[in-house]
Amino acid sequence: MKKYASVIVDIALEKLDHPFSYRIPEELQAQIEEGTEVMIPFGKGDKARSGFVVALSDRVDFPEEKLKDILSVKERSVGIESRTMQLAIWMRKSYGGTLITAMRTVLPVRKKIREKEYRSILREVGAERLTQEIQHLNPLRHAARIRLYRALLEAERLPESMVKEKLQISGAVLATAKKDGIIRIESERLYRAPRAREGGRKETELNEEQRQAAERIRMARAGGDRRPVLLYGITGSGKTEVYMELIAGVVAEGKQAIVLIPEIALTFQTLMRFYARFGDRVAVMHSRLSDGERYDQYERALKGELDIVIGPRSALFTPFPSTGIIIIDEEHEGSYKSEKMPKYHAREVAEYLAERDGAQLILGSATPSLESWYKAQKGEYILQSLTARYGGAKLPEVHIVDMREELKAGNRSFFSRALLSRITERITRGEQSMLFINRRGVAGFVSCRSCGYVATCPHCSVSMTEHRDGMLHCHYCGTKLPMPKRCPECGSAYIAGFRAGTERIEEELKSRYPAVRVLRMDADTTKNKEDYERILSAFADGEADILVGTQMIVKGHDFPNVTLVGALAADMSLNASDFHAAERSFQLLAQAAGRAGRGIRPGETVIQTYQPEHYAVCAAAKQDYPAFYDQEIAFRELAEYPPLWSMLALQYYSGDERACTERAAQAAQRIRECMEDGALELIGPAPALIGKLKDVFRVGIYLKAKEKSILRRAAGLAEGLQEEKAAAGGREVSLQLDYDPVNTF
DNA sequence: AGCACGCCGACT
DNA sequence: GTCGGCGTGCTC
Repeated sequence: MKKYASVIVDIALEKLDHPFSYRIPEELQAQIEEGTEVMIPFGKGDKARSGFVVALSDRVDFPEEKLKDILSVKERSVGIESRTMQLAIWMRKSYGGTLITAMRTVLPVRKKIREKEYRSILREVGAERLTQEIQHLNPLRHAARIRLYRALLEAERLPESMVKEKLQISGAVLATAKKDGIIRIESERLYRAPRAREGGRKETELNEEQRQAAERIRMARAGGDRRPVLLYGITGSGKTEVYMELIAGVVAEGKQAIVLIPEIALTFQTLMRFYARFGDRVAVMHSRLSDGERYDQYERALKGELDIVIGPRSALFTPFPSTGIIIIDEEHEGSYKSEKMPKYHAREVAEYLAERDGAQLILGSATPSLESWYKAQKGEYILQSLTARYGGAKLPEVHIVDMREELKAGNRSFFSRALLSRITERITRGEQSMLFINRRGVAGFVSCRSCGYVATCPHCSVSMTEHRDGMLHCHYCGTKLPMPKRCPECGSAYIAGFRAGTERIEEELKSRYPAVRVLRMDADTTKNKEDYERILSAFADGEADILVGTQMIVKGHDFPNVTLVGALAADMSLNASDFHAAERSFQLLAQAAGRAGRGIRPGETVIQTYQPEHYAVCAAAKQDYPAFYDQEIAFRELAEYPPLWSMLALQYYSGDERACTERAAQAAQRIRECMEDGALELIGPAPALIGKLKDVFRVGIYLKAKEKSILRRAAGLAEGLQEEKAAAGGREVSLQLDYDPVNTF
């Protein structure tokens, strides 16, 4: 039984951010755990206040004699605070870490900022009365008050922030002025966030297939089927219309909707459609909002002034009074997984919230995640499909080009002859082309350019990467192999780390077509969000003939004049050293193929690859998700990867390499000792893909098990070890838990 | 947020 | 001196 508790006094008030320690009286010990709401004496007057226990411990770094006792345990309340607290407790249980970090994730806004910005000082008396007051006051004695009154003669209403900062007036002065009845302080809700003008309330036109899909989804809910719905709609089938139809229904019942989108900038058009239909009852959350703006939306949601929130994964935490539907658009996207602790997945949190609030959960995608399709197959999700392209547009014609043949024919450039001739064609016809190369998560996999052989780890079925030490490394298990001089399959000397950048592609295009206007979009040219919009709109306006970029050009945005899409090196993403490689490649290629021919003119897609027979490439060319799934799930089953197995990455970080490696090794040993044989599989410890980042060393352990609960127990062991070491003063190594990791560590 | 503490000019 | 306004910092 722990003797002390860390208590957060008022969770809405971030000023009281840091927890206070209290003694737990003997008689309350049985009732108190993390998350319990308690009454505590606080401040000089020992005023009783309510607070939440965020941690329990046996030691405190605070003079023991100054500690006070917890007064009592509050009975389970149902207010928004306790619901939020429950969510934080669930997050902490599911993803590890501390309750405080979980709370910061769930409660992202600081009330303090809002109050500063929003409260205004109002003059309660006439100008004459105020002039009198100023004359009565002694200029030496009441300098602050005179400053305030003078300012109030100029303007009847002043923002509190301005008064406090510019006029240097403290809360104490305001309190006296208020007591004397001279001013009034008003918390005016002047929302700064961009609000849409009242929309046209346009009804959406649904085609027959969309109408039926919406109807079935609605019927499922009406009939008491609480399962999430996977809305599988091929690219361009118009999932957004279905979402809007469902939302309209929910809103009509007086309930609210949360819509998650991967990246706000990518779906500007979609956003405008929401505004057009739902007007100012829609709020948009995005990363550019200030804390104050975010808080506004939070409060508007709380007060029932909003019906719909659209935003990235954090929009899930919008405190609606009664959420009726949660929609996750492009549910396969990696951005739904948090990269910070707690490393939660929006899909899982959404399932929890939908269950808690009795809301319907809709997952939409043209290329669903393996997890979701697997659940749909098992009947855990309802599957609803859209198979026709909206507006009768045709799917593009897809050509797969075998780059090994190009090499044989003496073509060593990035561009195949088939692609070049098509680019030339577009230029003469005045149509646009998009060329993309995927580089993310690909740090020089090694392949043979004659036969397409790729060096893979004999233990992990993932690509190995070429390191500076001239060896091939597997970052999952740490296996090292010598770099082959010749291809082990065909003996060719053309085996090397594969590298190509957008910049070099741009150069080569310019030398081949000197008169052609090329736009480049990658991490270098899009340092901020505005660049992103600028490049895309320039391209949409026809200011360039060819857009070259990384995978970021593939998502969102319809360009009616684009009739050619080229994937320059499909293999790049195919061979990322991560078991998601095939899935991500399929998604990328299928989305890319769906990009061309969105307008009246039919489109073409060229996929260049060294592995033309790879199932991800073939299935993407045909836009055949089920075919891809069948192959991929077999691989996952064989290699014991998610969704059939659960995975957990224990990621150790430290400035001290020795301490980092040592701690990881100790954790691995403890897990091996304490878990029964065969319950889980432990891989590593091994240095991360980028073993050292900004002088922080990173070592990972991968755990695989059939059941997530087994992994949670192992995580508990690792976290226990962390606590023991921290108590002994070893704080230099930190641990992060990543369940079903999607980002390469 | 609320409250105490210490600083500083002004007034008896 | 000491009174009272004012700013600052702490609350386990």
